Amino acid sequence: MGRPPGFDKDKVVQAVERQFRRSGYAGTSVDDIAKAGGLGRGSLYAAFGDKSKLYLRTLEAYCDRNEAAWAAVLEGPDDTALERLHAYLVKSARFVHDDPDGLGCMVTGFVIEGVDHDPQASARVRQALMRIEGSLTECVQAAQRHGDLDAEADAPGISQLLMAINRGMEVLAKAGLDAVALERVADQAFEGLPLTARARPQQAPRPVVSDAS
Amino acid sequence: MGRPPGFDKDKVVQAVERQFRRSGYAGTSVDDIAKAGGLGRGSLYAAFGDKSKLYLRTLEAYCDRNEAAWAAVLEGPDDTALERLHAYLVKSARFVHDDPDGLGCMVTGFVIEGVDHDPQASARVRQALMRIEGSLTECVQAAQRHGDLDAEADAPGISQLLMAINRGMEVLAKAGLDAVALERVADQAFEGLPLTARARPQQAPRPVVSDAS
DNA sequence: AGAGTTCTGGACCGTTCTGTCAGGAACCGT
DNA sequence: ACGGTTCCTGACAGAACGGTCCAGAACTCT
Repeated sequence: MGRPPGFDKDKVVQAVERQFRRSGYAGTSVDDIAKAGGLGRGSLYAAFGDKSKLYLRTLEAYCDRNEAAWAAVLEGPDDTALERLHAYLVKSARFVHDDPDGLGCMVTGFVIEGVDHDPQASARVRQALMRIEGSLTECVQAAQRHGDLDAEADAPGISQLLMAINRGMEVLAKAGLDAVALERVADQAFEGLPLTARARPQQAPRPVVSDAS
Repeated sequence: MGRPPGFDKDKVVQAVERQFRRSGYAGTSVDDIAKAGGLGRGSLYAAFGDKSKLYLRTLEAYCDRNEAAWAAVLEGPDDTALERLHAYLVKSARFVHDDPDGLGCMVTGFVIEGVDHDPQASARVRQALMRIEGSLTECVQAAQRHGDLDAEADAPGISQLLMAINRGMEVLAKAGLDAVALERVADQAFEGLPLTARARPQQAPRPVVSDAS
């Protein structure tokens, strides 16, 4: 009973997320949020509470999706683990350019902007980073099991390096580095992995076929 | 003649730079700036003009110092070029932790926050990135000349990868990754370089002596 | 010392911000 | 149709914002 809401909460959260990713926390006003979400200030406060609460909510939704997306990229059988690591790098390179407007990763934005309003937000972001790192580590270990990566190599160290490369490519992309250079970076990073002789064809610089997704 | 200024412009710029690095552009108010610089709003506007003008000025000063600092790390004779690349990575890892308060790189902050107020600022940032990349490329080529890096390797690609790793380590550091993990990332990245057999001792995981700076 | 000049700090203005509120519109169940 | 409930819109208050201005302090030169 009563008048039903004229908006879909999840849709609003998603639209607001885009706004936050575009302008950051401090750079986004409540009016911007309301306009992006297509509702009035009153409805917004009634439905989501504070600006920081809404930010936390969008951040959590983003982290959920992001973790799942990377997990989907990285999960799979051992024999294609190395391909998946390559896909991870290629997708990292394309991440920004795939977005129509150049919104960045919300996690990176949170970290660099230094949004300290919420201890919960920091915890959520750390969790997201740890989970992605976990997916990476598993994938690296799978490639090691399959004999594509040196079994002696430091899997967590490689994962963290891959994390760093991902974040770094985003910065370079937002700074204007073009798409082909980014893909070259991705390939270069891939070649820097401790590939076994078995995984590294003699003369071909592209050791693994990349999916054209 | 007349009353001399009670502040040193350069000192103020430096202090304000720290403030911008801490809170970003949108997150820093003119009052914050005045307090950080130790002068009143009137003096501030008289000496520097707009908030965005002052930001541009601090950004330029920061870029100057940053370019010079990296150039100093990377310039030198061919026979120590590989060591210098290692130093670049190690210093990247320590960058954030060396700062007492966790201020980040102003260039990264500018790029991620998406400060679009000034076309000049964007140009300056791009120039800074290109110059650092140039220093890196020269150093890589020096290491190639000396036979420490594979002569067939793609020097610009490696440089851009090293740039990305640098930026990425900053993000991870600000997200809370501890110092030892960061140094492991740096070492991992170094081992990913296309080292020649001559540069890669058989069993030692640390191929080059790192200065303890 | 006094005149002229420059700098300083805080008051001030108009705008924008966050967060609240009330009156009216829209809807459901009966 | 109609009461009860929920939602929406626009207005509102208080604070913070960017930017300006001026009266007085501080200094140099004569």
